[in-house]
Amino acid sequence: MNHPRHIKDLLYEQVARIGKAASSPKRLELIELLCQGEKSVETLAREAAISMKLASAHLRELRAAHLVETEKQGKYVIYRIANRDVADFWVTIRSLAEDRLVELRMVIEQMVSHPRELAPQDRDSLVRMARKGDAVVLDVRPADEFLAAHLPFARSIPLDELKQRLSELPRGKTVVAYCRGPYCLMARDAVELLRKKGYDALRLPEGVAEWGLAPVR
Amino acid sequence: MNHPRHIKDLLYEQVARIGKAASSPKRLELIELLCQGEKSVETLAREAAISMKLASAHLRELRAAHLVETEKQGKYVIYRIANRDVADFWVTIRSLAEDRLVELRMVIEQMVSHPRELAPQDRDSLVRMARKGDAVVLDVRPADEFLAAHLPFARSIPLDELKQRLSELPRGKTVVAYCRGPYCLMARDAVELLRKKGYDALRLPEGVAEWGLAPVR
DNA sequence: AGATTAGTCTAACGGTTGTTAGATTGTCAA
DNA sequence: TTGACAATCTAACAACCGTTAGACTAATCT
Repeated sequence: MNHPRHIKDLLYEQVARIGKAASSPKRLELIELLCQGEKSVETLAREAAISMKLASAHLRELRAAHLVETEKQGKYVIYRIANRDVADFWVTIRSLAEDRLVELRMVIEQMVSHPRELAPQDRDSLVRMARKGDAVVLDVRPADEFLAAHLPFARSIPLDELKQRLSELPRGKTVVAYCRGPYCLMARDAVELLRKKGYDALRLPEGVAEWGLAPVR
Repeated sequence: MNHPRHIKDLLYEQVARIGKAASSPKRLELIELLCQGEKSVETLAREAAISMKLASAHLRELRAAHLVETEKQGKYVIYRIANRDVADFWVTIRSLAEDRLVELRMVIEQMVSHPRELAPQDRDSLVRMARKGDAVVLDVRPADEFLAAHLPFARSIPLDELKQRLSELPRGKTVVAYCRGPYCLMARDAVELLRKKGYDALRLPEGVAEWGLAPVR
């Protein structure tokens, strides 16, 4: 053996940089937000409910790990995910966590415990129904995120406009609402509202990241 | 909104537990070792070149994140990976790191810079050749790891026995040597030795974890 | 030009983590 | 019983990290 120990240490150290980037709850939340589309620091801070200073510091870390990229647009600095693989990584680590951590499953259950039911998981059949017009796939995220990427055949009505724009939705058809993913509560609220108004509404707990559609560049 | 912030914080906090577990180089190395097969603390400490106390402390963390499980066998405590998904996670985070971090790619190049060439990547054709006997797939890891899981049609000659057991390898056939994965140097050394002895030898930089064959239970 | 806004950099704090040493538990072997 | 060994627990230190506040830069608006 030559100096293998030293080299090995370097290798694992580098991989650990990715782990470190993923070891903070706020940074994970920022990654998930960026999977919806590029955003300014201000927007990210607001949507993650943290100060801009803290957001800036965390984004700095993420950039050091080359997981996100920046572009200056006038007064604003726009952050985006560096790569589609980053979105896949977020989905992977999250589902590993759900698989391994009982505590996490408990929180999820409690979150959806006032239960609107879940949509059927089966992607192909959902797309088929949407294509034929048998179901309406409804994207309740902010309009710019819909623009950046959305599920096939989805139409966009942001959650805060839903009440006013109910008439755009055909009665008698199943409405499948989705948002940023399983940890986002917008689709849940949308389903609640729709059901109150007499619609047949389901929540799809997946979003663009889970479907492998996260926007890059 | 009810108390969504509080709940969301809990969710990301849980996922971050997995990230934390993956944020230490030593812990990643331990995970990789455990992907080869179950091992005692002592063995893990020796192979990761750390003290038993430190190994124990890191394994404690991994167990707290439910990534590994333990079983007491007499004097020894045997650790194993909790789930095949853990091995997949290790492969995922490592390839994301290789994709994103230039520094990591540089270390890898320098590691293989005295270059024995790499094997053809293509798994199906490798298996086909091995089945027909056109190539010998050689597992140079310790015998117990071969026993726990190995590539299809592989035969086992641990690196430290290779010199004595050269006669077992047929001349004139290509020998494809593999070990624990791309960060392991045993296959590299084996190829070096074999070439000196006149064999046509290649290194396959993948191991059982990369092939989705990591042993569980 | 002056005021405003978005964002970063620096410094500082308290809490957490990696590492080591020392004492302790449990198991096997003489 | 005694000794040896595997492994964990506890305590302690230094290094690191998350968070906040204050000063600073750069672009925009009036």
